[in-house]
Amino acid sequence: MADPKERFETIVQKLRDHGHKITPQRLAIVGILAKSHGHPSAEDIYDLIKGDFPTMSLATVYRNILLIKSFGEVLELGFPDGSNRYDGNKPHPHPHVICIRCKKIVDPDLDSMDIMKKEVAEETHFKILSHRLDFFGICSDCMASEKA
Amino acid sequence: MADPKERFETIVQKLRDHGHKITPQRLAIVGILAKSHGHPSAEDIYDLIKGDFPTMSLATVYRNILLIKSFGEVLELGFPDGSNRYDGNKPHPHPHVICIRCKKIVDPDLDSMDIMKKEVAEETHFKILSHRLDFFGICSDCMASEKA
DNA sequence: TTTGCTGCAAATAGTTTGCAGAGAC
DNA sequence: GTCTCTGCAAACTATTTGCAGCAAA
Repeated sequence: MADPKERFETIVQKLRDHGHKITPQRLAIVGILAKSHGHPSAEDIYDLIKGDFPTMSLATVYRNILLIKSFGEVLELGFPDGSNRYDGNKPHPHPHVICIRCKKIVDPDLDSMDIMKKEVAEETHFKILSHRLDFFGICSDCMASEKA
Repeated sequence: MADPKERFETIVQKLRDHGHKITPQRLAIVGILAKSHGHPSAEDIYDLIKGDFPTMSLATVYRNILLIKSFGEVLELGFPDGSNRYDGNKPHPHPHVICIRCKKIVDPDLDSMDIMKKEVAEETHFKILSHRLDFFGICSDCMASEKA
């Protein structure tokens, strides 16, 4: 996991560079994305901020995520069931391991991706720009509580 | 690519086995899923069938996809932008290579998945049940027309 | 004849957008 | 003071659901 403070500064700097205003709501959203503890959803971010900014609206969360996405500083993980989760801590594509019971998302270390990417490019003649790799399963916690 | 006729029969047989009625609309949907040329969306399927069944409704397409999914005979590919594509020809998880320009979807041959799955299971202590691997890029056709 | 299926229309849920006022610079 | 951002509510889109009539077995 990257240093959240560093990520926070990076994203804020990008906002400035692109001429965007620095509002308290915006900073709060960036702060949460910079750590991205547990890969929050838009609603999660909204809930976390509502305490400090009672007037905060979900629309603002979405607008800011969209903005930060446009600089490539947040990774959007959309799932078939319609749920979206965000990772502003490691904004570049990386594998995820998702528990289908408790929805926990873990980042494994895998190094075979680059080899695979090259293999695919050669076989399909595509210019590969990005990728997405998710594993779905049951985490050890949920397996334990299942047996109980 | 699996033989579409065989896939068609397999799916129809599963429907019978589970006590579902065989309606013309259902057969038309199964027919398209069995080939899954170009990994159609629900709307694509609807459009393809509307010619033969002018009263066909999208709801019926969705209901049947849901039913066939419940036997594991169709693979649903949901994307963050909300689009869903289906593959009833190869219903088990397999990598996809997606052109971000023309939305073409290609199935590459890759054999390193099993090794990866094992690696992830060992590292995270998850029981891995399924996975999803997509590569995004630009196909050779689109690259050619881009240069023109 | 019985039951499940279809077609229609309305409901749903997550996300986006229009607009007027508020706030950053 | 200017111009973007926010908050609210309404709009939007893909999918799901309730219901009455229809059709497969």
